[in-house]
Amino acid sequence: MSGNQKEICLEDLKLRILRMDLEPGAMLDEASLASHYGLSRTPLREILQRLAGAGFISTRENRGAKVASMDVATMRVFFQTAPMVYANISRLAAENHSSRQLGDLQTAQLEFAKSTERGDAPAAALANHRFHAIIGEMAHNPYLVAALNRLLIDHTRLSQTFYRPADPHEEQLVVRASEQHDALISAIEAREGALATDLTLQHWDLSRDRIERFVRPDPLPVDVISMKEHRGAV
Amino acid sequence: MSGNQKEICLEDLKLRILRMDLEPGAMLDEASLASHYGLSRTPLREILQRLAGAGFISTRENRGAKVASMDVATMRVFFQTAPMVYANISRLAAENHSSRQLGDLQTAQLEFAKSTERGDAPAAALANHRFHAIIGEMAHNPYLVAALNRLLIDHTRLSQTFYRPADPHEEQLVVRASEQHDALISAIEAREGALATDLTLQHWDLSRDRIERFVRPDPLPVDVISMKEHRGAV
DNA sequence: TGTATACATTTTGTATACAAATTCAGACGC
DNA sequence: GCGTCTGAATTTGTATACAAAATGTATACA
Repeated sequence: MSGNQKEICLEDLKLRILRMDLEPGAMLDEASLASHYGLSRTPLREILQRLAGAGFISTRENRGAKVASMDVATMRVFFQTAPMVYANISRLAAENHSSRQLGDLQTAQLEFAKSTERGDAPAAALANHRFHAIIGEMAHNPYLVAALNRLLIDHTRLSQTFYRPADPHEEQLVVRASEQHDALISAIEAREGALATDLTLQHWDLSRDRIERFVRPDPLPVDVISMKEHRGAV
Repeated sequence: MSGNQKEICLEDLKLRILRMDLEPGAMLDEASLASHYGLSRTPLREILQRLAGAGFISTRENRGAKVASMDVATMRVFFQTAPMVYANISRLAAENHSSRQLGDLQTAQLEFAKSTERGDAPAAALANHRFHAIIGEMAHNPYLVAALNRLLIDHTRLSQTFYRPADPHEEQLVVRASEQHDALISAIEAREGALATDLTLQHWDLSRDRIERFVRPDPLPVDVISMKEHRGAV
């Protein structure tokens, strides 16, 4: 029972970081985390080292651990890097996957679809994360997967930062994303690397557009502004 | 003094793995490592977690740690992935580096040149590793650097596996590699991303050819083979 | 009011002791 | 001979106590 308590703690911390229940840059207190998960500080500190190695947190000597931050510079690099890595991973997944992994992928996509249908955005974000992480596993490329998993951490967090449940347009985009997932599964299953690459780039464009629309929304109507200006001048 | 003993241990273990002083797949004994570095097992185990996170070793629950293995499947993936990552890292380094880092790069290259001149292959391999790791830092891209550093671990180990100091052709190749390093430094300094990409791919071709020549050596003279066949048939 | 310094508190890092798991070796039956 | 069962020996994992470092706070002084 307590044998996998460490694993539970590790996975739960990953989840809390991805959900931004633990915010980017937040300090982590060893003592409280240890007691929360029913561990002593020794195994908890080992977990922190592993989380740091996977890019979830950063640690500084004598200065404690904090959740990986997400500043503007990081975002810029993220947008620059993601499409290349995603596309290559998908191509490799199509070429190298084993059929057993395909079932896991379909399960993850089912979970994504269900989460979106019931409007559970955090669950959808996590299912989406899992979907793309599985594609990473299917690529059988430990080098690129290291890059992918770090990208996915920030992607999942970004998606949730820039999510507006009220926006009706948003729902449309999610439906399209789900359709793209299905198409990508088919391409991987058929081992069509080129198609998988293409679909992944389309999927990326959709995701990027959604975030871009948030950062740069439709400008306010000009005449309203001029009216206000006019009144101010009186 | 004992404050950075942990750091010393971490760096030394990395070096020993890169030099294959600790062979791929070798089991690591916590107790002996701890006593060797004058640490207790607690901090040593934290170091092992960090090494695992960086891809130097792999750990299994209750089963100890072992140096990352290098099987044929891994090598295939390595050759498939390296050029893309290297090329992109070099381009980003040219675009994003700070001038302070350029000095470190030149220092590393000087160390590489000196090591090759005195025929110190292990030192040259490590200096070469450091040279390319610094280019990784200059790229300011934490995602791709994660992939790069894993590639470099295997690249450095592969290079030493497939090294024949006796071969006179080998020396020529090393001289060319050193020249390519110099050219790459200039391209990065001039912030010429396209040129840096190009030079890096040439550098990669050289490295790959050297290893390939080892794996698939010049075929034996045809007549010798046929003679042997003939004799066997008698 | 602002700064510096000494001291108390909190947090991080390490060593040691002990618990749990795995491995090894010899005995036993087939 | 070959597999496998059992218990010792080894190795890994965890908790606790203590040491070291950083942080916070109050006081003295300019």
